[in-house]
Amino acid sequence: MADITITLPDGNQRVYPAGVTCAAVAEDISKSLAKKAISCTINGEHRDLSRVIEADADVAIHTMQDEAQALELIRHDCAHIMARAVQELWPDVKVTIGPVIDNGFYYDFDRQEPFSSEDLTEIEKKMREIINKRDPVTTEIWDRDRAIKFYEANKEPYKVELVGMIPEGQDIRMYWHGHWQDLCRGPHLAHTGQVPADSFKLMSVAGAYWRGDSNNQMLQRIYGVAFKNKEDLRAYLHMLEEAEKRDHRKLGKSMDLFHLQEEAPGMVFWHPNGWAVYRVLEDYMRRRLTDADYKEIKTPQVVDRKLWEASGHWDKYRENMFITEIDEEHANEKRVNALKPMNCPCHVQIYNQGLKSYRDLPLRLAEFGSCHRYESSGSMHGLMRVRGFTQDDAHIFCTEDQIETETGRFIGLLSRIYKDLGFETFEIKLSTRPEVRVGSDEIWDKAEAALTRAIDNLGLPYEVDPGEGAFYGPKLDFKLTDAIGREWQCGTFQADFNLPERLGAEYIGEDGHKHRPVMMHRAILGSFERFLGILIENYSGKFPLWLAPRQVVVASIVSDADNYVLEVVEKLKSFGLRAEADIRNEKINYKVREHSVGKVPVILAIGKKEVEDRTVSLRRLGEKSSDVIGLDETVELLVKEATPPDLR
RNA sequence: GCUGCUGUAGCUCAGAGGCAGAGCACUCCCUUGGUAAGGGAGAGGUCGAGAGUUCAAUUCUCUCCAGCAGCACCA
Repeated sequence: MADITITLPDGNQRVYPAGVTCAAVAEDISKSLAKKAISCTINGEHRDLSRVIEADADVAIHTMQDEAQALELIRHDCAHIMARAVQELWPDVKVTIGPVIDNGFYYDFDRQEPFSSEDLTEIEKKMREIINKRDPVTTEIWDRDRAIKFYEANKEPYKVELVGMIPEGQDIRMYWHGHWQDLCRGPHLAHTGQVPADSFKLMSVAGAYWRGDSNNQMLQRIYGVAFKNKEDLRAYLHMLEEAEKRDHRKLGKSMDLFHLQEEAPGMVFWHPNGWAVYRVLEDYMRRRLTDADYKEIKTPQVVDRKLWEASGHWDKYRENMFITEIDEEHANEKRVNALKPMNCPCHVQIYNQGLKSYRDLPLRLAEFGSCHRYESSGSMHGLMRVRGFTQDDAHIFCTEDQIETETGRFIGLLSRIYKDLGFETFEIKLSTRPEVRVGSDEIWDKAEAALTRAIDNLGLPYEVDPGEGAFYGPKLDFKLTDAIGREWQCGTFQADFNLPERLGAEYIGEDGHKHRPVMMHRAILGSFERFLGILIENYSGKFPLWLAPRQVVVASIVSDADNYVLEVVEKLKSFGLRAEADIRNEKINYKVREHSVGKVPVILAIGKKEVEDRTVSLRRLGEKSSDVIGLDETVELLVKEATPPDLR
């Protein structure tokens, strides 16, 4: 048999007969490595130790020290061990698939009765038994017919389907965890005992469609998390608790920002505190847009179906629209209206008033556009996905030649705004022409190139998502990263060659002839509701002073200070600060606690001394100490800090 | 929309086929207290909505509504 050369990560080369296994290579390198080895990487592919190497290759042997590989194996084996546990407990359950996901794994089962939380405890117990058996994990490659017959005999219809889906020429790899068998591409640990028995936890059961298709059978998915050791698991569970604390739905309640109720699902009732933040954000956005030469407009909420038919929404978007029928007394037929789900058709109506010249372009029409969409019941989530919302929407009517400049200007505006709102970094995704589209290839070439050049000119990195553009034009999506590393797609910048055509928008060019403008749909926050949800979670409710709903509470320590407290509050208010007095008959400890829980950024405590010296004792949220400073100095300090970033 | 779970005081939650419970919040009284809960008393409920079983249902069953987790959806 021919010899092959194996190159190790340190550059060392070793020669072995072709067909050598990775385990043998590890054994050859050192006994201790062989003992610790869990898997290997062959030419960049993560594989089992039992994998044979047939030709020259780059090989790395992994141990539990290799975080990424170790976690992948632990989680993947956990999924299999869970499936085995389930089938040992309930042999008639059918197995399907069970991949590794962030922090853990899941496995989808077909079972008549739902899994209960007691069942999960049972399964966990059984999993630990399996781990303690230290059953070897083995693998074989089978041919298709044999695998199909095997699964038919075992009454595993989903596995039969999966085998059928494996492309011709690809190995059909069968795994055994002890006596239990599964179809899998691997890799796996060498035996079940390598999975740490104390570092995994089954988290929840939920429905999931077979192969992700809502036309298919619904299966039961059990989610689990798994780590290298107990400490990591504990840290993860702790992190979950912390994330729960910043949930905007919880903070919305405790900070008295907004509520939702049964009679208006998906529609927000903004309370005074929440609306204060909303307005600060809206005012800020309005100033930024004005600075950037946008013209603000306002268009109707309820619009006749004729316009939606013309725009194409009646055809493609009707399921998501709130539709109203009005019986007019003498009308021949019912008048059918829809609440606008988008602002664009209305904006074109404003554009279409009066003949436009190329000299009017680019025309940037902005609206804080209140929209309604009938979102499916299961998709709503606090402020993040609602049925009634307001977009920071705008449409830029321009020529094809202006797309590049407008893109650059837009990204400049967007990054300025994200930065002001506390988000330093964002990612850009460029989605290019899909199969089905409108507009000539020439226009698409031009538009895609213009978007690309604009990002390049700014020196920003971006990702291309080929074929993911809208049917009406290419687009840029902007994703920001919050304080705990989650990504949110907020901004969007989309070229549209379709709507101007459908709704008959035109302008007179330099040549004296009529032309079609391009319409750029764009948003920076997305919707105010969702963005406020993101802001609440990003800051954990601890807003910077300019955004905080309640900025300052002035609290008396003794009732003799009440008059001075009221005076201080009036003074702060006269400078535009959102200040309140707390002269309740309570101890200062009580007041400090209550306002800290309410996330008020600044508490000014006032006792006898402060009254005499005309000072305040300033305490910031989360800090233990306080500073005694003069009243005028305090006002100056707070006013400066509460000034929105664009006015500083 | 689908699967599962949940719905009890303003909030967080306990409870049980037979008079509805706690803590916090609220009101009143005492207390004037120096930076995360001072003490006492009181008030507060159609147990999500409707139907059924039962001598009796907030509790059991069914339907609906809403919320939560996930899936699907997000031209």
